[in-house]
This record gives sequence, C-alpha cells and structure tokens, in this order.
Amino acid sequence: MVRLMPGKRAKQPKLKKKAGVFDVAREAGVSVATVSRAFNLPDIVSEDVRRRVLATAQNLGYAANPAAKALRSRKTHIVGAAIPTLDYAIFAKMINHFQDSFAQHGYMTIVATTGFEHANVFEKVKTLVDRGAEALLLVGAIEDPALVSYLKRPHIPVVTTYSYLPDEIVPCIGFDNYAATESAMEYLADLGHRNFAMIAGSPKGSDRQRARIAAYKDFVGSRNLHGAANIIIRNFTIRDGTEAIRAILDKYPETTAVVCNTDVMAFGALSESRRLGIRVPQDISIVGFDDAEYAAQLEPPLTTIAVPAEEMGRLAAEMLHSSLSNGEPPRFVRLDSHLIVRKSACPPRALKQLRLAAAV
Amino acid sequence: MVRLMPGKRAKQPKLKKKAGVFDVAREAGVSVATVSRAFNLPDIVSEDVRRRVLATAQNLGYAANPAAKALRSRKTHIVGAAIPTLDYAIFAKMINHFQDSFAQHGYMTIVATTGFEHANVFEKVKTLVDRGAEALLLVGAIEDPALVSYLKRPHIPVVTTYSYLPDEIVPCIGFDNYAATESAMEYLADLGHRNFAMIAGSPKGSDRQRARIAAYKDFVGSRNLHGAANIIIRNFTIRDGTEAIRAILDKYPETTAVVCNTDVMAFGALSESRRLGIRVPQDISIVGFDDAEYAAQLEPPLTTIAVPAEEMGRLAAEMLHSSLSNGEPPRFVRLDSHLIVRKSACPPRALKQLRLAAAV
DNA sequence: TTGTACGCGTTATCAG
DNA sequence: CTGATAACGCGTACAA
Repeated sequence: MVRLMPGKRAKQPKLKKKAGVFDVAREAGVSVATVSRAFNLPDIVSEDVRRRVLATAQNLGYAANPAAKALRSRKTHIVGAAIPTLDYAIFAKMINHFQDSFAQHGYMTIVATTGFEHANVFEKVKTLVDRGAEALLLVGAIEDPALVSYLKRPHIPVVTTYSYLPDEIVPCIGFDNYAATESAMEYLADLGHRNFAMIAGSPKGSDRQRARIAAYKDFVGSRNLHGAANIIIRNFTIRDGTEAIRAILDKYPETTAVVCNTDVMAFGALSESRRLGIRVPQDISIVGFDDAEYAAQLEPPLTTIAVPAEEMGRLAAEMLHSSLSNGEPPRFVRLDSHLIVRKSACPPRALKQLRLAAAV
Repeated sequence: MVRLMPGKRAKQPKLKKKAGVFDVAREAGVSVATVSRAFNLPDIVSEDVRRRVLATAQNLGYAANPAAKALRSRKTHIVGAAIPTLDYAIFAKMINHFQDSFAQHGYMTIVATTGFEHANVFEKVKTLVDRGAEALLLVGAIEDPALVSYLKRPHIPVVTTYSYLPDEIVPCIGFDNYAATESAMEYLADLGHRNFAMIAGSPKGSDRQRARIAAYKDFVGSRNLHGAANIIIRNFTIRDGTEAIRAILDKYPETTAVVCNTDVMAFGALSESRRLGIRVPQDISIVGFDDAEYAAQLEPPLTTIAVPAEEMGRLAAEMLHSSLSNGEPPRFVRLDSHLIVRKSACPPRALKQLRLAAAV
C-alpha cells in the first residue's frame, strides 16, 4: 500500500474519482456545509459566496451523489407506477403525462409492468417501495388480498386510476366504468336496438372489464332486451376483435348492436365485418371504448367512449405531489367519460324498414 | 421535548420508524454483518443462521434501505432511457421490452421524455446520470454538440437505438433507415411507378427522418423518376397524414405512389383517400413505415416496413447489462427491417391499362 | 463462520 | 451568515 508520488494524485484528472462537496469546499475556500447550503438553501447564504461555490462546482463538474443525498435527507425523489403494460396506448399515454408532471417537480418515475395477472402486482409494488419510491400510481381495484393488507398499513401515498371506486382502500382517480358502458347501451337502446352482444376482455384481474360487463348484463336484463349472456371474452388485440365479431355473427346472428370494451377490439370487429360483407352500421352497429387516436378515422368513424387518460396521469401526479409536500392526502376523484357519437351506430335494420314503411 | 411513558416506544408499532439491519441483528441474536451477509453473500453463512436471519427479517418487515445500499456499494441498480415520447406505440413498445429485460436482472428503468427537440436531451441525460443511472438508452443520432462532447468522456455505458450509425460516438442498436426506405422505393419502382411523393416527419432532430428523406431523394434522382422534391413535412398524427395526402393530391396530381414515413401517417393518408373517393391502390399506391399492429387491418391492408422495436429494446438491455457486469462494451448492431408486402400498392393505373391492352 | 469498526457523500444540528 | 461535526443505514476489510 505504498503510494508512489503522492503529489501526482491531485494533478492527474484521470484518477480523479469524482468531485464531492469536500473538493468544492476546499476549492472555493468554504466549508462543506456552505457548499451544501449554496445548492439546497440558496437564500441563507450570501450572494457572493453562493456564486463562488456554484461556479467552482460547475467548474469541477460536481453533482451531488444521489444516494448520499437520499440517505441523509430521506428523500429519493422517485415515484413508482405499476401498470399492466406500456404496450397499450391507453396506459402509455397516462404514464407519459404522469411522468411529465412529476418531472416538473424534480421527481423521476420508475414504471413497473405487471402484465394482466394481479398476482404480480404485489411483488412489483414491494419492489417499487423497496427501491425508495415515495409515492405510487396503480391501475384499477386492488385485487390481491395480500396487497390490500399491505396497503392498509400506512406506507406512502398511493392512488389508483382508471376506475372510480369510492370504497377502495386507496384514493382513486378514475371514471365510472359501469356508467360509461351504461350510457353506450342507452344510446343503442334509444336507437331501437333490442339484440345485443358484447366483446370484452377477461374479467379476471380487471375490475374495469367486470364493471363494463355488469353494466351490460344489468341493462339488457332490466329492460327485457336480448343477449344478456352474449358476451365474447377475448384478449386486447385487433385480432381478438376480428375473432370475436365472427363468433357473434356465428352464434348470435340476431344481434344488431355490439358493444366493444376497447377500441382495439372495435377496430378488429369493424374491419372483419367489412371483410365479411357486413355493413356497419346498416347491418350491425358497433361502439367502442377509449376513443383511441384512430377512432375517428376508421370506416365508419367509430362511436366510442372517451376516457380521460391524460387527465388521470396528470391529476394523479399533482395529487401525489401535494401529498408529498403538503401532506394533504389524495382525494377520490371521479372524472368524466362521455360517449362520442360518430357513425358506427344507427337504428337497426328492421326498425329502419318499419320507419320507412310508416313514412310512405 | 419531554417523552412521556418512554417504555411504550418499543411497544407501539406506529412509532416504529423502520426496521434496519441493526434491529434484525438484535432480534436474531447475530451481528449486523451477519445480517448483511445473509442477504448478499448467502453462501458464506451457515444454513441455520441464515434461515433465522431471513425469517426475523421477514418478520420485522425489513428491507434494505436502497439509498444506503447504493451509497455503500456504489450501485444504484437504476438505468435510464431518454426517448422523445411514450405516446408513440413504437417507442412505448421498445421501452416496454427494455424495462422488462432489465427488470429480470434487478434493474429499474427511469424514463425521461425529451419531446422532439434535441435541445432537451442533453439536460435529460444529465438528470438521468445525476440520478444515478448506471447505463443509458438513447434514440437516434446524438445531435447536440454539447451532448456529443459530454458522451465522449467516459461516463457510463450508453447505446442509441433506431438508427444504425457506424460512425456514432456511442454504440447503436438499430436498423438502416436509408436502406429501408430504399427497399420500399425499389418495390414501387419495380411495380412501374414513376411519379412519387413522400409524407415525412420533420427532419429537424430526427436522423431517421433525414435518412428516409435522403433515400427518397437519391432514389428518385438517380433513376430519373419524378417527384424528388414532392415531400410533405408534417407531424406524426393521423390528421397530419390526412392533410398531407390532400396536399399531395392537390399539388402533385400526377403522383401514383406515396411513401409515408410512419404508419400513423399512412393511416391518415389511406382513410382520407377513401373519403376523397380515391381508390388505394388502384388510383394511388401507399406504403407505410413501422408495421404497427393495425397495419394489416387497414383497408386495404398496408404494405409497410417492419421495424424491430421489441428487439431493439431487449437487445439494448442485454448489451448494457453485460457491459455493466462483465465490462464488455456494447457492440454496434445492425438489425433487419424488411418490407411487408400487403395490398396498398400495385402497378400504377396507366401501366395496368397498358398491360391490359397488351394482353388483348 | 462470525463479529467489530470504519467509511461511503450528504445534510442537519448546533455553536459561533 | 458560516463552520465543525454528528448522523443517515449499510457493506466489508480485518480480526477473532
């Protein structure tokens, strides 16, 4: 451990590990405390000293070690988000805004993808927390009992999105999925439809799907309409939509209106209908859910339910952030979703013929 | 500051700050070093002691403080990604896989969005590095001179994606954008097209757009075809595609083949064409770029260039990870892109009539 | 195999 | 307004 030419150490830039507070302090002729203050509490340090410190820091390429900073200050400035996947525009868009809003407050976002098995989310949440996340964004209802009891003990601020669940154990920033589907059904029923079918995603692990399915069943049931059981469960790709519409045409040929639980599925249903020579909306009405970017550009333009993805992301970030700074807990927020009427739904065929006859 | 009933402190779970190595050590009747070892070097601690430590740790809800751990071990287990936006499927998909691959090695990903101004990326990169990112994923060529010189000094492993740039200062994992567009042009020219137009995104800040535009110009120019200057620059929404195709139809009515630099634009071009009563591909051929999920479902199914988004994300993660563990530097990787021939392009009208005549 | 003791780079506390 | 110094919680030589 004999050091040769110890004097060289300070002069050789190559060996310079990394400038720390101490180096800056020495170079600027102040104490380490002052250096720290120059950065974190600029107001309580004299003008000239601060300038000098900041200048030499800049000069030395100093940047505070985040780990040391986090250790001492007990603030990581990291937040976490656990979502099913980034591969869905609807989640990516929300995260994009969430991350962006938080970034403006100096927070970085770590996103963990859980897939659609809610078995994974507890594990991911723990990882996120263990990683020092100071706040958390989740999606949908908390299904895993273990996660429920974990979240019951006060840890860090958490919000869940996409669903409005007044009874949830954590605050939610979402919309009423049940009401949303209901409004679509109502629109269709008002148009004169009586034979329905639904294309849904798996209800396992998704309270959103369950709510939409329940709304469908309840609506059809309570109004004595047909098709309460005509629900095709598939995944969330376009191809699933194409398969589902074929199944509906095959098994429930009397159907005149199909409600899709995502625009992706509706996309598939629309394009497969065209391929099959079924005209939309003349032969069959189709509505979607999400109001994806392409919804208005489909043929025909898709009637669908607009979902406040950006707003959920932004609001979740804002509320979580004020919870972090003011300590005021996030509130339950019910955002609006509304039906965007375009051209993929119209009165059913028989009814139109009836009306035509009546007009004559 | 008088503490009443000080004895209660240990009994009240509410006041229990957080279990640390020390607490676990005391509870398990071992030293803190053993606790640490039980987690990090399980092999060098006796079976029963390890079990006991792990059990009491579990029991106390102990989790190592990531900041302290990072400070001491000089490893944050965090990597960063700076991308334009998560709102584009193509980037979201890449990040999804990048993040997923790295997560399997115990790394969390922080993503920073820069928008399409490359002025922002240097700042974001510094933020990422200051936050303790041990490796970085970038998109495209490094444009900002400041960032170039920053990356020239050895910091942390960095790769850039989406472009194959052999001369880049950091390794890249991408594909040849020039060759990709060229292959589409070649396909179109072989079909008999002689009048071209292009729908492009802004070349500012995107070497991908520049490469595709250059390929277009070179191809048209070198083969004495028409339309080398017929390039409509727009943004990356469907609506931009609709506007662009109108502009082309209006300003360059002789056009028979248009190459779009993203599928989103092609989507807009396709749907607007239909609205205008222009038949694709009979009246005009359109090709896209990306092979988005919906490309095959459009009417007509879109001929487009498939891009290895997942593979770039996964490979970037793998290479960065081995760079982190083995020290072996990331390599330059040229991935394949290839033209997916579907139905949105066919021989131009005049030519078909000619052929028809010849056949008679 | 296990324990002791020190240091990682900051920020917070307390004097001055 | 500034300086000295004690934590922050963990990993790891070194000693036992």
